[in-house]
Amino acid sequence: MPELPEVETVPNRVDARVRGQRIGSVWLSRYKEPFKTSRTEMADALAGLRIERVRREGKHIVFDLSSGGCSHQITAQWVVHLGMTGRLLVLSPELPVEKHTHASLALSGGRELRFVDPRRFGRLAFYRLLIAADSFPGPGREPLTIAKDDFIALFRGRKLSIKAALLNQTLLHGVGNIYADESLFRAGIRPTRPAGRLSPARLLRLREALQHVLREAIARGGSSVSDYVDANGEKGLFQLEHRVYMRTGQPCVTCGKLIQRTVIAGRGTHYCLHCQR
DNA sequence: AGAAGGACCTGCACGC
DNA sequence: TGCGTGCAGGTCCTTC
Repeated sequence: MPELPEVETVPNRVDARVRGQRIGSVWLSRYKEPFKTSRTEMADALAGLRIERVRREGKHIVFDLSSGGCSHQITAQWVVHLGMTGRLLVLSPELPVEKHTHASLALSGGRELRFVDPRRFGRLAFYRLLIAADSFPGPGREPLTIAKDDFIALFRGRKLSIKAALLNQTLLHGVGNIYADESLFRAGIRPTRPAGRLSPARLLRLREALQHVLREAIARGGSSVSDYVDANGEKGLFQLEHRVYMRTGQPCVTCGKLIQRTVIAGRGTHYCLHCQR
């Protein structure tokens, strides 16, 4: 499912339904071992903590947790990465447990928070915070707020293609395959161009295009390709605005030439040979 | 050190 | 109908 705009909608809606609630019993499937802690350690540590806030950090969903005292001090974080097919659901415990459910947290409000991930590319992690500065920062810079100069500096001297650079989460976090292709089309940049060879002016156009596409997609509830739905089961609408992504062989909306497909960094890459130079 | 490519999974659409 | 192939919103690890 998820790139920044899809992930953005999830914590907003989950937050509204779980904020202030205490985590009760925790069940975890034999999913892959969580990052840096064991499965049983994570389950034990989560039980009893209060959810103070749920928010997005790159493509990660961060649950800020307190021990439940009056101070509301954040002492731990539960971090969920949805991978390709992960979903977070807040449901009545009576509802049947869906196939590929890997985590289920009982909440004091009476509902259950469930993590479902058929393809198992997602990831769970638990962090204990000794000082607030340890707070989970995400791997790279935030594309929606990065300053112009910082954006240009990210790509300086890099030989890899601009498409691969956009997908690299240690540079910018949150950009995935759809919005990399869509922003490169809107900026008129060929995805194969070496990132370090693009002029500052072209990089600034890319920054504008990327931010525009991401904001637009957030406003439309993300892109629903195949079966993506958010925590409320609602579909996004941004897929209607896709100009190149998954439009191989269809006419370019600008020039009418056929959209091409190639593979960059192992990912399907869609572009217009005529409009992107 | 940076970059490329395979590995990890299930499910679906397609063609034979 | 059924099977094989290729493709899918993402990282992560190994190799060069």
